[in-house]
Amino acid sequence: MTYQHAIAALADPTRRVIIDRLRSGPLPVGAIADGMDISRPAVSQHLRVLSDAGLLTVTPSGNRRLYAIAPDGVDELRRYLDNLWDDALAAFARAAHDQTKRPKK
Amino acid sequence: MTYQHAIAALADPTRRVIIDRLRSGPLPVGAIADGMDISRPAVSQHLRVLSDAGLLTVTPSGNRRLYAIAPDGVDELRRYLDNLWDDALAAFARAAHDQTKRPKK
DNA sequence: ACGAATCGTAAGCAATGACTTACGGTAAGC
DNA sequence: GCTTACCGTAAGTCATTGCTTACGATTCGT
Repeated sequence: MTYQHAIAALADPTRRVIIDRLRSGPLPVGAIADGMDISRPAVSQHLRVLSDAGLLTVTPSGNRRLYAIAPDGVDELRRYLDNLWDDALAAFARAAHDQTKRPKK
Repeated sequence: MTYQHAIAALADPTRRVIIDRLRSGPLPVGAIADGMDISRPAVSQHLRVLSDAGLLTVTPSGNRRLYAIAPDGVDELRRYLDNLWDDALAAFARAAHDQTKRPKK
């Protein structure tokens, strides 16, 4: 139901880069920001957006905070697109069928 | 490879409404804009974005232009999320495993 | 206990984007 | 042919947002 926030969060290229860096496992903020061409606070703000969207989980570990991809958040988006995919295919097939039945005009 | 444009296009709520209206089949611009609280040119601009993103196909039919959901465009996004989903699950499982092996810290 | 490291938040600014009104262009109907 | 319907594009305005610098809070190391 909150897939709207998730898709809005993933719309930003910088946030997708962050997600890509977390594909292999959890990382602290510093490690994520390291090598990126924006400041660390900017990364923090992106992490906030991704967390609020349910795409990331945060686990404080002493001094640092470990961010990891939340499978559940990704799954919501996946389901939305699967539904859209099904409807699109059905509509496409129906349109193609109507095309052949009522040929012209 | 162009899934970036697709996800950016679907990030807008108004454009998702448009997509929803096309779930049952192709529609002309007027029918899409009818009942929405924005002007018809605004809808046209959204349709442009969605088409450029590969999410819609346009077929001129006499006076009007029929817009329909393009299954291929949706599929690209679907694949991206499926990949992300796989990696997220693998990373999650590995993190859980490390958690039990090297307990505290 | 003190300094350094890690990180989030606030304030301010520039750029992106979504909407409106106005206009032009093509097809359909009488 | 002339009017009407349908649609895209241009120009301008206003809100959103992504970035930076500055600051404060918490934790680790010595």
